[in-house]
Formats: sequence, C-alpha cells, structure tokens
Amino acid sequence: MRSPVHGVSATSGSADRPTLKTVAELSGLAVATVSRALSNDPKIAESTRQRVAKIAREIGYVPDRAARRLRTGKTMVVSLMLDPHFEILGFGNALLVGLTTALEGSGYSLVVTPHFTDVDSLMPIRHIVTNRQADGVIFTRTAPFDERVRFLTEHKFPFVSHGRTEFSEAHSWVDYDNETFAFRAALRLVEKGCRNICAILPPDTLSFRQHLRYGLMRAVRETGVDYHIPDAITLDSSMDEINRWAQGISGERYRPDGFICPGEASYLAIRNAFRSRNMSEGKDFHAVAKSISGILSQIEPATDAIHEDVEDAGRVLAETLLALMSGRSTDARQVLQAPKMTF
Amino acid sequence: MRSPVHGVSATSGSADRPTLKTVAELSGLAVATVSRALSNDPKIAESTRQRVAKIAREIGYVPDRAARRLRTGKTMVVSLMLDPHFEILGFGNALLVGLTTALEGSGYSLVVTPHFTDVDSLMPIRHIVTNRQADGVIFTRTAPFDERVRFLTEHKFPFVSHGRTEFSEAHSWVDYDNETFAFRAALRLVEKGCRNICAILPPDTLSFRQHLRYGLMRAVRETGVDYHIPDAITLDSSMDEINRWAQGISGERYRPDGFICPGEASYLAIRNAFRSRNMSEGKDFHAVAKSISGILSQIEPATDAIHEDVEDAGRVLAETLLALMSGRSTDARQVLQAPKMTF
DNA sequence: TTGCCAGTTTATAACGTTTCAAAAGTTTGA
DNA sequence: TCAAACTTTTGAAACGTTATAAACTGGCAA
Repeated sequence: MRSPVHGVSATSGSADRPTLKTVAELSGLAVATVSRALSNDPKIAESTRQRVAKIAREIGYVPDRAARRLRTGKTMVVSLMLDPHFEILGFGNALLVGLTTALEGSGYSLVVTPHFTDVDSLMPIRHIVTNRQADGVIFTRTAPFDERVRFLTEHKFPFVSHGRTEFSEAHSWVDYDNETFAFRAALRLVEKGCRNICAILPPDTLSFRQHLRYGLMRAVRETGVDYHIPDAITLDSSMDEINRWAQGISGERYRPDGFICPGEASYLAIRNAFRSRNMSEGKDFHAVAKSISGILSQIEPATDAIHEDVEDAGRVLAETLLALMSGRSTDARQVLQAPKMTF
Repeated sequence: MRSPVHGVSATSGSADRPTLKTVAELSGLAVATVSRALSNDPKIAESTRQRVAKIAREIGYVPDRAARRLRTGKTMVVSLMLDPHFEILGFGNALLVGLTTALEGSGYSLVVTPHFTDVDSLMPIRHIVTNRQADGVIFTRTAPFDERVRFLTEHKFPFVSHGRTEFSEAHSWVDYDNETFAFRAALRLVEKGCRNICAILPPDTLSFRQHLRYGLMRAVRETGVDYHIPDAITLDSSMDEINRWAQGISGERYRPDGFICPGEASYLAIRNAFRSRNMSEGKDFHAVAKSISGILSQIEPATDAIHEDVEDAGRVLAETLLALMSGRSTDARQVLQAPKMTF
C-alpha cells in the first residue's frame, strides 16, 4: 500500500491526506489560487478552475473542516436539542431521520444534545451561541414565551423551533395543527355518541397545550358536549401513571366516555386501564388518538387515529434552517402541518 | 517589556469571545505559558497554574474547538451510524439517550449519520476515517463478517459495534444475549404447552440471526419440540407484511402455536393477525416477545416479555469507546447484556 | 518607447491552538 | 565568587484555510 516517491510526495507525504498545498504542488499554482479556483471565484481563469477541479477530484481532496471553521467562523454544524422526556415511541427518531435526510449533501453535520427542557433549557443554547458550537439550532417542546426563542432572536442566531410561541416578533417554526386535531377528534367522538369528552393535555408550560385546548373548546361550543381536562396527569406522565388514573375514574358515575389522546402511549394506557376493568372500546368508551409511529394501525380493535408526520416535520425544520443560515431569506418561515385523518 | 497597555484594550474587544491571548494579556504571561498552565503542565509553577485558571474561569474562557482540532488532529467527535430501517419504536432513541448521557462532560459531541446498512455500509465509514471527521465510531446491525469492522480494524480506528462478529481478531462490542433470549423464550413456550415454535428472525446478513437461531435450536434439542423459521418475513418486514403472513398461516393445519418475537412490532403484528381471525393469545397460540420500549406492559392481555435495555447498551458503548479513544486500554472490551425475564 | 488597464495569479497575514527549542531566572555546589 | 543545574517562562512555527492587497502578465493607446 505504499506509493512510489515521486517529486511531489517528498513534500506532502504519500499517506497524508491531500491539502490545498498538495493540489497546489500538483498543479504548479499557488495555494491561494487553488483555494479560489475551488470556490469558483470568477477572477480565476475558467481554464484554471477546471484544471484545478480535476486534480482535486482525482486525488480526492476534501477541505479540512477544522481549518475552514477556524478561518471563517462557520462551524457547518446544526445542533438538535432533544428532550428525552417525551421522545418515547418514535418521535425523536422520526425527527432525526427527517432532519438528516434534509441535511444530506448540504455539508452540515447534525449533533444531538439531549436536554431536559424543564431543567434549564437555556443553558445548552447559551453554550452553543457564546462558544460558536453550531451555525443553527433546532429544538422541540416550545413554550408560549420560550426563553430559548427570546435568547436566540436577541442574539440573531439562526434557529427553527418545533412549536409556536406567542411572541409578537415573528420567528421561524414548524408546528402540527393541534387545534384542528383536537377539534376534529372531539367532533368525531360526539358523532359516536359521546357526552363527556376528556382530553389528555401536555403540561401547561408547553405551547401546544393551548392549541389542543382551543380545538377542544371550539368543538364544545359548537356541539354543547361536556368536557373534562384532568390535572392529575399530562401527556408526559408515564404509561403506568395514566393507566392508574384511568382505572381510578373508570368507576365514577359521570366519567368521560370519550378520550382525546394526543399521543400513542396515553391512548394505550387508557384503553388498557378500561379493559382491565372489563370495559371495552366502542361500547363503554370511545377514543381518538394521535398516531405517530404507525403502531396503532396494528392494534385491534382499531381506534380512530389522526396522523402526525414527524419525519416530514424534521425535513421542513432542516430546510427552513438551511435557508436561514444561508442568509438568503431573512424573514421567518412558518409551517403548520395539517392533521391526516384516517376516518 | 513591550508596553501591553493599548495592547489589551485594542486586541481584546469587549464583545469578542476570550481566547488564550486574552488570558495572556490579563495575566501578563505569554500565550504559550497560559496554554500550558491550563493543560496543567507540571513544568509550569503551581502558583501560575492557579492564577491562570482563576482568570480563565472568571472571563469564561472556553478553548476553541476548531483551533484545537486543527492543531492536534483530534476532532472530539463521536459518530453514530444509525440505520433508520429498524430504529422504529424507540430503539434508536434509547440508544441515543444512553450514548449522550455517557458522553456528557467528556467533551465529545455526538454526530448522527443515518445510513441504510444494506446499501453500502462502508461508504460513510470510509469518509469519516479518511477525512478525519471523528475520533471514534459506533454502529449497529453488525454482520458476522462485517466490512466496517474489517475496515476500521485495518485502519486502527477506534470503534465499538453493537453486535458481535465472527472475526478471529478481537474487537470491542456490546451485544444483547440473543441466544439466551431465544432459548428461554422457547422453553417458556414449551412450558405453556406449545408443540411447534416459530421464531421471527432478522435477515441472515445480521449476526444476531444466528444467535437467536442457536438459542432456539438448543431448546429444540433439549425438549424435542417442533420448530419453524419463516423465510417469507424477517424482523425487518413491516408490520403489515408480518400481519399478512400471520393471517396466511393462521388457517394451516399444522401451524405454529408458539411465537418468539425478538421485537415489539413483530409481536403486535402477529397477535393482531390472529385476533382478526378470532384466535386469541393464551388459547390458540402463545408468544414471548422482546420488550424494548415498555409498551408491551401496557397491552392486555399481557404477554410474556424479556427485556432488552437499549439505553444501557448505549451507555456501555460510549464508555467503551471513550476508553478506546483515550488510548489507555488498547485491548478489546466485550460486553454481553443479560436478558431480563419478566416471568 | 512608456504607461496604463484588464485579466490573472500570488505573497502574506490572519484564525486560536499546541509544541519545540531556547531563553530567562533561581538555586546549588565547590 | 562563578558556573553548572535546575525551574519557569517564552518566541516562533505549524496545523489548513481564506481574505486582502499587491504583483505579475500581455495588449494597446499615446
């Protein structure tokens, strides 16, 4: 595997990775010329550019990330803050796949920093910004007045959040239309004869709790149905907790007969709680669940599901961030994903 | 003494991120001294080291990754190759959480590169190695004679695989004891009265297919039970495919009456297929499933499950890789995770 | 001839680190 | 007292890029 020692290899060792210097020596040009030729600078003669490109390709030259980053300040890194909390059952994975497919070929790497949002969501973000660890940030579990949004906007640091805020100043985000989800889910339950609809909601620190609530309330107004929002449990509660809670209410006289479950885990937990009390779905209660992983379609009897395409959200998040980082479009892009009903 | 007076204010602007130079000016020392003091070089006076450390801490100095990487060649990056294929239902996520918790505070970042193993598993690895994009690699879905293992070993590049190989040369890996899993699962099924045990296996390119098969065969030998390994479907098949297949065999006269499902999806698909033919678990068939996400415990009637702790695997993978990269322990570390029975 | 201009190329200086060899400063030994 | 032998500090070079300013080409007008 050792190559013969021709002239060039004396200065740039054979096993060594080729650098601009290698290309320069091979082409007889100066390092600066090669650099500019490869970046397609029109001040460099077209013929030269082609020649350099050819040589670079032949010896497999790949620019050094560290050197570039040091010189230009661009990290070519996108940072994803994942909250391990709720990333159970495929959410985080789907997001990741979407992000990376959209990032593919862009030259950007994705580094994943897991962090529990409820501890100090700002800390990792501040670290990234002040120490230039990435060119852009993506995060989930957005709050109505999210401190991360405030901080990043203030520092003019490119970011896209999964979830909206209530700040007046516009920023880029991708969100799922949870209001429509809850609205349609509630209507469906009423249609099936439910008289008291219960919605499991995320903790009230999170934006999408309100969206879900609005959707529910709209349906309540329009149909006059009763509703209930438990405060003993949230979407973040473990399946065990939700199960116990559901068993607890199952004996109540005026218990809910319809459930809106904005997540697969909560649906399974509730359904199971009722079943262990010998109450069955479709007879003693109804439910509409948000489907993410596709697992619900494999569970009988099938419940009504409304799909959220998280992988697509990932793609859109990445594309939006890329546009933002390129500096081309400076204005905010806001994408609201439409729920996909299966009924 | 070259009056550093305007030096300080001129060179280290207030908004700028502090560098070694900033600390040097503030302490009146040379940049080289500061660098060595911060790296705790014993050749630097203890008192100086303390003073420098204090200043650095006060002004929030954080070494520049790019500069360091350029100078030393260390990227401080760990690369995870994820196969989006099978990372459905929490596997990938659990792995990620485990990895990142173990990496926390080590200074290493985790970059995620998704890649379908069956396309050209070597390509991304080769890119990482030849272009020094990471200091170490972790990957999943290991094959008996995995080309990635061969390549990385050959290039003396630190890596830990999730899954074993059959190479004679030892390398570090973390694996789940799938043989014991299958063995115990089969025994359990026999114990419940099954006479024909069917195991859903991964594609034969993957190491753990053999392990599962050995476990099954051992049980077959010891108990004399019949067995069946379908070749129409694998663990990688979609839930729909598995469901259809199971419906297909449900009518057969001598169909399997016990199923080993080394994954949650396959179990749900099979169970559901039978149920839609009005056959119920515990009566018309039995099953033992591998549980990963904890979702199975929320499904009634509960099936026998054997747990695989993927998050822990992630932690061990990261710790092993850290040790490898540190150069301290050069010899391979091999960890076999024990199955956790719930029956 | 000289000068100038457009079209190309190049030398040089950073970016922030680490490391090597060498220079200070301080003790020790005779 | 002076030099040898430490201890501690430092200047300079290098890692691979890119941006800036300057330096080459001809060619062509004066």
